[in-house]
Amino acid sequence: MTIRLYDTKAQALTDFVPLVPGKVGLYVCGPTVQSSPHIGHLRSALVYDLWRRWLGYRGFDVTLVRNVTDIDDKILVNAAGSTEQWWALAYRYELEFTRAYQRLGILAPSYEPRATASITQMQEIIARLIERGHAYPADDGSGDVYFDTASWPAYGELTRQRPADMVAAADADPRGKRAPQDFALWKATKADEPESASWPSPWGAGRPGWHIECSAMSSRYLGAHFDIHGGGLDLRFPHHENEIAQSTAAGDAFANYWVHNGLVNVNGQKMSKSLGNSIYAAEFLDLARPLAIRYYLAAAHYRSTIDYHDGALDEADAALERIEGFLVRVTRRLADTRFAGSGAQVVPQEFAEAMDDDLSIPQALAVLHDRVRAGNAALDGEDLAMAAQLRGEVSAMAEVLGIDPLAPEWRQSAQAPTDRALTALVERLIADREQARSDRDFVAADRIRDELAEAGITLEDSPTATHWSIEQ
RNA sequence: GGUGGCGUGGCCGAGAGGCGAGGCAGCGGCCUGCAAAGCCGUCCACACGGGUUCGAAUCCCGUCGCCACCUCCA
Repeated sequence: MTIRLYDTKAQALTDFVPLVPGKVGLYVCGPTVQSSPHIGHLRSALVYDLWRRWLGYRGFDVTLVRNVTDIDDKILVNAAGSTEQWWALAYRYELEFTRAYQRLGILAPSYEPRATASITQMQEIIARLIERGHAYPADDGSGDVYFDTASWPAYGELTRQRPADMVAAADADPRGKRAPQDFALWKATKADEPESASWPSPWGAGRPGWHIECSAMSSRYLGAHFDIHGGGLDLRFPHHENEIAQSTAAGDAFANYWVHNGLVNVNGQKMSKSLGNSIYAAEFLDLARPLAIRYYLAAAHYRSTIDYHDGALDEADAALERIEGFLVRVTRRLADTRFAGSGAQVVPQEFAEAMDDDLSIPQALAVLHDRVRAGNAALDGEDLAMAAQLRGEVSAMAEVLGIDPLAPEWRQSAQAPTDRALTALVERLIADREQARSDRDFVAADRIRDELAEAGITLEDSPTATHWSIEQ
């Protein structure tokens, strides 16, 4: 078994070889908590959740670190006009992210470090860079410290760009930079900035530039040389390019593989604040049941762009209902038989091969749906041994993708008093309908079914019983 | 100007030289009192023009269209 992944730096599918056999260190760029999470943030976190689950299924001991950047220009700007402290604002948004991740069934990372807790480690890297001649305190005496791109010939290696070919940013403020491509490692505190956002340093009081926090936190928690670095495609440049430059120039081997997830567009357009088409996690998660949303976001290959449009979630929900329908049906049929137990929970070989091949979830889902169809056919043919085996396979596949509708995290509680009351009433109506049917009074029987349908409750007759479910 | 990606059936979405991915929707059949669910069948697609090849959605050349990044981005 070899897991292959698409390494952005090599621009090729590569065999994954861990630095330490059996272990994987995975660092993912988490959000800058400056505003509410949107669909793109959800997808990104989900992609690495899926990588992590699959690597774990394959027996690796995975350490997943996903940072929270809780100090940044935008956080200070967004808090500046209000009575809310910047750190309270950052924390408020961080909680929104956590809530959204939880609703989507994204497992908590091994650790979620905050940038503000690693200022010392950042300064240590900056000091090393200055010492090695790859960074300089600004020539204008401002107290800023910049990375010296001209001193690092490899600069641009990740995105294959040469600094000379780059278009200089129109609004770039050159300040004390020696070259427009140089980027800030440390930003001196300005007069109008809160003291709570200022840390002492050898170069004067200030705060970290964007990029350095990821270099510091990845090496702090995963080591100077670790396996995989992930993040959104939009982070390749400048963020990841700068990370790789500052870490390697400081002498760290840094990430062995770079993985980037595709972005989410809305009706063919990039989400942006100026277009006003951003879909925020909180509203998105109310458009369908979160499990269907997880299925939707996971179903496309992780590197492809997802173009969200109205109706997409209905299709995802329908696909999911096939899986769910089979699992419910097979569990019901096998109850009180010698196959009642969960049995072997092993994914089929083809599924594993698809997942090993750069997490090819679309192909893996094809295998899953094939097994669902075969499982239903086995039930139709009363081949219970086969049905039991297929249930094990389907539930193992669904489990590793985090989309098993019967798993505790998705299962709706039937414990609430309203649920108990509903169950009693529906079962009473089903009994009435059974009586009508056995009296061959189909008008009365159908009226009961229609009334229940009106209330969003679907009935399914089987030879032995009538089952009901609430339309999602 | 530089870097990278994309164009597949009514829709979503894989594949990457030959044996029709899968899902959704539709249609026909089986099952059912009728349904629902399920099963079986059906719907034989790869932007366009050339080329290579016994064979091209896949490789090559060209054309058209779309998108992303080039210091705010997941």
